[in-house]
Amino acid sequence: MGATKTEHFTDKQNALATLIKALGHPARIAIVEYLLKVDDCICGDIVNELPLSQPTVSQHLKELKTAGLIKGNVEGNAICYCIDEKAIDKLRDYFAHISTKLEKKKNNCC
Amino acid sequence: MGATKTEHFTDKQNALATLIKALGHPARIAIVEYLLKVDDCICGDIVNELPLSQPTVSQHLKELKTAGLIKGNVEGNAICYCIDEKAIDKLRDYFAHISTKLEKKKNNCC
DNA sequence: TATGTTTATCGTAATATTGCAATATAAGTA
DNA sequence: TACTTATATTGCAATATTACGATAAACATA
Repeated sequence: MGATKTEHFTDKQNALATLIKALGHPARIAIVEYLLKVDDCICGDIVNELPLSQPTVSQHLKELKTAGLIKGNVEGNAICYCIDEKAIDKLRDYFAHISTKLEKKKNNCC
Repeated sequence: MGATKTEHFTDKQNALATLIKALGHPARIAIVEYLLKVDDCICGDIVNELPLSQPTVSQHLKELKTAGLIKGNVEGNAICYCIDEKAIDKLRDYFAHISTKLEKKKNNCC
Protein backbone atom coordinates (compact mmCIF):
# COMPACT_ATOMS: atom_id res chain seq x y z
CA MET A 1 0.00 0.00 0.00
CA GLY A 2 0.95 3.61 -0.27
CA ALA A 3 1.85 3.71 -3.91
CA THR A 4 -0.63 4.92 -6.48
CA LYS A 5 -2.28 2.06 -8.33
CA THR A 6 -1.53 3.38 -11.77
CA GLU A 7 -1.94 -0.02 -13.37
CA HIS A 8 -5.69 0.14 -12.84
CA PHE A 9 -6.24 3.36 -14.72
CA THR A 10 -6.01 4.15 -18.41
CA ASP A 11 -2.80 5.43 -19.93
CA LYS A 12 -4.52 8.70 -20.70
CA GLN A 13 -5.62 9.15 -17.12
CA ASN A 14 -2.17 8.36 -15.80
CA ALA A 15 -0.46 10.65 -18.26
CA LEU A 16 -2.80 13.50 -17.46
CA ALA A 17 -2.43 12.98 -13.74
CA THR A 18 1.36 13.08 -14.05
CA LEU A 19 1.25 16.29 -16.07
CA ILE A 20 -1.22 17.94 -13.72
CA LYS A 21 0.56 16.76 -10.63
CA ALA A 22 3.76 18.41 -11.81
CA LEU A 23 2.01 21.76 -11.51
CA GLY A 24 0.43 20.94 -8.19
CA HIS A 25 3.02 22.74 -6.12
CA PRO A 26 3.28 26.49 -5.55
CA ALA A 27 7.01 26.54 -6.28
CA ARG A 28 6.46 24.95 -9.67
CA ILE A 29 3.59 27.32 -10.40
CA ALA A 30 5.94 30.15 -9.49
CA ILE A 31 8.64 28.79 -11.79
CA VAL A 32 6.26 28.55 -14.74
CA GLU A 33 4.91 32.04 -14.06
CA TYR A 34 8.42 33.39 -13.88
CA LEU A 35 9.38 31.74 -17.15
CA LEU A 36 6.29 33.35 -18.63
CA LYS A 37 7.21 36.77 -17.31
CA VAL A 38 10.79 37.04 -18.46
CA ASP A 39 11.39 37.84 -22.10
CA ASP A 40 14.50 35.82 -22.39
CA CYS A 41 14.45 32.16 -21.62
CA ILE A 42 17.96 32.27 -20.27
CA CYS A 43 17.12 32.74 -16.68
CA GLY A 44 19.95 31.78 -14.46
CA ASP A 45 18.47 34.00 -11.81
CA ILE A 46 15.56 31.70 -11.22
CA VAL A 47 17.11 30.56 -7.97
CA ASN A 48 17.21 34.14 -6.70
CA GLU A 49 13.57 34.61 -7.58
CA LEU A 50 12.36 31.77 -5.42
CA PRO A 51 12.37 31.48 -1.63
CA LEU A 52 13.98 28.07 -1.80
CA SER A 53 17.50 26.74 -1.79
CA GLN A 54 19.35 26.04 -4.99
CA PRO A 55 19.11 22.24 -4.72
CA THR A 56 15.37 22.46 -4.13
CA VAL A 57 14.82 24.70 -7.13
CA SER A 58 16.95 22.40 -9.23
CA GLN A 59 14.79 19.49 -8.14
CA HIS A 60 11.57 21.29 -9.02
CA LEU A 61 12.99 22.19 -12.42
CA LYS A 62 13.82 18.57 -13.00
CA GLU A 63 10.29 17.51 -12.16
CA LEU A 64 8.83 20.07 -14.50
CA LYS A 65 11.16 18.87 -17.22
CA THR A 66 10.42 15.20 -16.63
CA ALA A 67 6.73 15.96 -16.86
CA GLY A 68 7.31 17.79 -20.13
CA LEU A 69 6.16 21.17 -18.90
CA ILE A 70 9.46 22.84 -19.57
CA LYS A 71 12.25 22.10 -21.99
CA GLY A 72 15.81 23.22 -22.35
CA ASN A 73 19.16 22.61 -20.82
CA VAL A 74 22.07 24.05 -19.03
CA GLU A 75 24.25 26.03 -21.41
CA GLY A 76 27.61 26.85 -20.05
CA ASN A 77 27.05 28.55 -16.77
CA ALA A 78 23.42 29.38 -17.29
CA ILE A 79 20.10 27.63 -17.38
CA CYS A 80 18.20 27.82 -20.61
CA TYR A 81 14.75 26.59 -19.79
CA CYS A 82 11.42 27.60 -21.19
CA ILE A 83 7.83 26.48 -21.06
CA ASP A 84 6.87 23.73 -23.45
CA GLU A 85 3.79 25.04 -25.20
CA LYS A 86 2.59 21.58 -26.11
CA ALA A 87 2.08 20.61 -22.48
CA ILE A 88 0.23 23.82 -21.64
CA ASP A 89 -1.97 23.40 -24.69
CA LYS A 90 -2.75 19.86 -23.65
CA LEU A 91 -3.94 21.10 -20.29
CA ARG A 92 -5.84 24.00 -21.83
CA ASP A 93 -7.62 21.66 -24.23
CA TYR A 94 -8.48 19.19 -21.52
CA PHE A 95 -10.12 21.70 -19.23
CA ALA A 96 -11.82 23.46 -22.13
CA HIS A 97 -13.23 20.10 -23.14
CA ILE A 98 -14.59 19.40 -19.67
CA SER A 99 -15.99 22.87 -19.42
CA THR A 100 -17.81 22.54 -22.74
CA LYS A 101 -19.26 19.21 -21.77
CA LEU A 102 -20.47 20.63 -18.49
CA GLU A 103 -22.25 23.49 -20.20
CA LYS A 104 -24.12 21.06 -22.41
CA LYS A 105 -25.29 19.07 -19.43
CA LYS A 106 -26.74 21.74 -17.20
CA ASN A 107 -28.38 19.16 -15.03
CA ASN A 108 -26.43 19.85 -11.90
CA CYS A 109 -28.63 18.86 -9.02
CA CYS A 110 -26.21 19.86 -6.29
CA MET B 1 11.73 20.23 6.41
CA GLY B 2 9.51 18.15 4.25
CA ALA B 3 6.46 20.36 4.29
CA THR B 4 5.73 22.71 1.43
CA LYS B 5 6.76 26.28 2.23
CA THR B 6 3.43 27.80 1.29
CA GLU B 7 4.10 30.93 3.33
CA HIS B 8 6.65 32.08 0.80
CA PHE B 9 4.35 32.03 -2.19
CA THR B 10 1.43 34.23 -3.10
CA ASP B 11 -2.12 33.31 -2.11
CA LYS B 12 -2.98 32.92 -5.76
CA GLN B 13 -0.13 30.52 -6.35
CA ASN B 14 -1.01 28.46 -3.31
CA ALA B 15 -4.70 28.35 -4.19
CA LEU B 16 -3.96 27.30 -7.74
CA ALA B 17 -1.51 24.66 -6.63
CA THR B 18 -4.07 23.21 -4.23
CA LEU B 19 -6.73 23.07 -6.93
CA ILE B 20 -4.38 21.56 -9.49
CA LYS B 21 -2.91 19.12 -7.03
CA ALA B 22 -6.37 17.76 -6.29
CA LEU B 23 -6.56 16.56 -9.88
CA GLY B 24 -3.03 15.23 -9.89
CA HIS B 25 -4.02 11.64 -9.26
CA PRO B 26 -5.42 9.17 -11.77
CA ALA B 27 -8.20 8.08 -9.43
CA ARG B 28 -9.43 11.61 -9.07
CA ILE B 29 -9.18 12.17 -12.81
CA ALA B 30 -11.23 9.03 -13.23
CA ILE B 31 -13.81 10.25 -10.75
CA VAL B 32 -14.21 13.58 -12.52
CA GLU B 33 -14.44 11.86 -15.88
CA TYR B 34 -17.05 9.49 -14.56
CA LEU B 35 -19.09 12.35 -13.14
CA LEU B 36 -18.86 13.94 -16.55
CA LYS B 37 -20.01 10.79 -18.31
CA VAL B 38 -23.09 9.92 -16.30
CA ASP B 39 -26.19 11.93 -17.01
CA ASP B 40 -27.43 11.85 -13.51
CA CYS B 41 -25.33 13.23 -10.74
CA ILE B 42 -26.64 10.64 -8.34
CA CYS B 43 -23.89 8.17 -8.72
CA GLY B 44 -23.79 5.80 -5.83
CA ASP B 45 -22.11 3.32 -8.12
CA ILE B 46 -18.93 5.33 -8.26
CA VAL B 47 -17.26 2.85 -5.95
CA ASN B 48 -18.03 0.02 -8.36
CA GLU B 49 -16.58 1.98 -11.23
CA LEU B 50 -13.18 2.38 -9.65
CA PRO B 51 -10.54 -0.26 -8.95
CA LEU B 52 -10.18 0.92 -5.38
CA SER B 53 -11.75 0.08 -2.08
CA GLN B 54 -14.70 2.00 -0.74
CA PRO B 55 -12.72 3.87 1.93
CA THR B 56 -10.14 4.93 -0.62
CA VAL B 57 -12.75 6.22 -3.03
CA SER B 58 -14.45 8.05 -0.19
CA GLN B 59 -11.17 9.70 0.68
CA HIS B 60 -10.54 10.81 -2.90
CA LEU B 61 -14.06 12.23 -3.07
CA LYS B 62 -13.40 14.16 0.10
CA GLU B 63 -10.21 15.62 -1.34
CA LEU B 64 -11.97 16.67 -4.52
CA LYS B 65 -14.69 18.28 -2.45
CA THR B 66 -12.27 20.08 -0.14
CA ALA B 67 -10.48 21.45 -3.18
CA GLY B 68 -13.80 22.67 -4.56
CA LEU B 69 -13.72 20.50 -7.66
CA ILE B 70 -16.92 18.69 -6.82
CA LYS B 71 -19.90 19.66 -4.75
CA GLY B 72 -22.83 17.83 -3.26
CA ASN B 73 -23.64 15.56 -0.42
CA VAL B 74 -24.87 12.21 0.64
CA GLU B 75 -28.62 12.01 0.24
CA GLY B 76 -30.14 9.15 2.08
CA ASN B 77 -28.33 6.08 0.92
CA ALA B 78 -26.81 7.60 -2.15
CA ILE B 79 -24.06 10.01 -3.08
CA CYS B 80 -25.12 13.10 -4.89
CA TYR B 81 -21.92 14.63 -6.13
CA CYS B 82 -21.24 16.57 -9.26
CA ILE B 83 -18.46 18.63 -10.78
CA ASP B 84 -18.28 22.23 -9.68
CA GLU B 85 -18.11 24.20 -12.90
CA LYS B 86 -16.49 27.17 -11.24
CA ALA B 87 -13.36 25.21 -10.40
CA ILE B 88 -13.05 23.76 -13.89
CA ASP B 89 -13.56 27.17 -15.43
CA LYS B 90 -10.87 28.56 -13.20
CA LEU B 91 -8.43 25.96 -14.48
CA ARG B 92 -9.54 26.42 -18.06
CA ASP B 93 -9.04 30.18 -17.84
CA TYR B 94 -5.65 29.82 -16.22
CA PHE B 95 -4.21 27.55 -18.87
CA ALA B 96 -5.86 29.51 -21.67
CA HIS B 97 -4.20 32.60 -20.24
CA ILE B 98 -0.78 31.00 -20.19
CA SER B 99 -1.27 29.62 -23.68
CA THR B 100 -2.21 33.02 -25.06
CA LYS B 101 0.77 34.67 -23.44
CA LEU B 102 3.07 32.02 -24.87
CA GLU B 103 1.78 32.56 -28.37
CA LYS B 104 2.54 36.25 -28.11
CA LYS B 105 6.09 35.59 -27.02
CA LYS B 106 7.32 33.17 -29.64
CA ASN B 107 10.88 33.58 -28.52
CA ASN B 108 11.45 30.05 -27.40
CA CYS B 109 15.13 29.40 -27.70
CA CYS B 110 15.03 25.81 -26.49
C1' DT C 1 46.47 24.86 -13.72
C1' DA C 2 43.89 27.07 -10.14
C1' DT C 3 39.81 29.71 -9.02
C1' DG C 4 35.23 31.15 -9.17
C1' DT C 5 30.44 30.48 -10.85
C1' DT C 6 26.48 27.84 -11.84
C1' DT C 7 23.69 23.85 -11.86
C1' DA C 8 23.06 18.85 -10.66
C1' DT C 9 23.19 14.98 -7.62
C1' DC C 10 23.52 12.49 -3.22
C1' DG C 11 22.03 11.56 1.26
C1' DT C 12 18.83 12.22 4.65
C1' DA C 13 15.22 14.12 7.80
C1' DA C 14 10.54 15.79 8.08
C1' DT C 15 6.17 15.55 6.29
C1' DA C 16 2.43 14.15 3.14
C1' DT C 17 -0.05 10.86 0.39
C1' DT C 18 -2.08 6.49 -0.81
C1' DG C 19 -4.63 2.53 0.26
C1' DC C 20 -7.19 -0.62 3.02
C1' DA C 21 -9.27 -3.32 7.05
C1' DA C 22 -12.09 -2.42 10.70
C1' DT C 23 -15.46 0.21 12.45
C1' DA C 24 -18.82 3.93 12.80
C1' DT C 25 -22.65 6.54 11.12
C1' DA C 26 -26.89 7.42 8.75
C1' DA C 27 -30.94 6.29 6.45
C1' DG C 28 -34.25 3.27 4.63
C1' DT C 29 -37.10 -1.06 5.30
C1' DA C 30 -39.07 -5.34 7.14
C1' DT D 1 -36.50 -2.61 16.93
C1' DA D 2 -33.51 -5.30 14.06
C1' DC D 3 -31.56 -5.61 9.54
C1' DT D 4 -29.73 -4.00 5.32
C1' DT D 5 -27.39 -0.71 2.43
C1' DA D 6 -24.36 3.18 1.53
C1' DT D 7 -20.93 6.32 2.86
C1' DA D 8 -17.58 8.23 6.31
C1' DT D 9 -14.01 7.91 9.70
C1' DT D 10 -10.20 5.84 12.24
C1' DG D 11 -5.82 3.79 12.50
C1' DC D 12 -1.96 2.24 10.39
C1' DA D 13 1.61 0.53 7.03
C1' DA D 14 3.89 1.48 2.67
C1' DT D 15 5.44 4.82 -0.28
C1' DA D 16 6.19 9.49 -2.12
C1' DT D 17 7.29 14.29 -1.70
C1' DT D 18 9.63 18.30 0.00
C1' DA D 19 13.59 20.59 1.45
C1' DC D 20 18.36 21.32 2.31
C1' DG D 21 23.47 20.67 3.42
C1' DA D 22 27.31 18.72 1.33
C1' DT D 23 29.43 17.65 -2.64
C1' DA D 24 30.14 16.88 -7.54
C1' DA D 25 30.26 18.29 -12.27
C1' DA D 26 30.72 21.55 -15.99
C1' DC D 27 32.33 25.59 -17.71
C1' DA D 28 34.68 30.11 -18.04
C1' DT D 29 38.50 32.86 -16.99
C1' DA D 30 42.65 34.57 -14.81
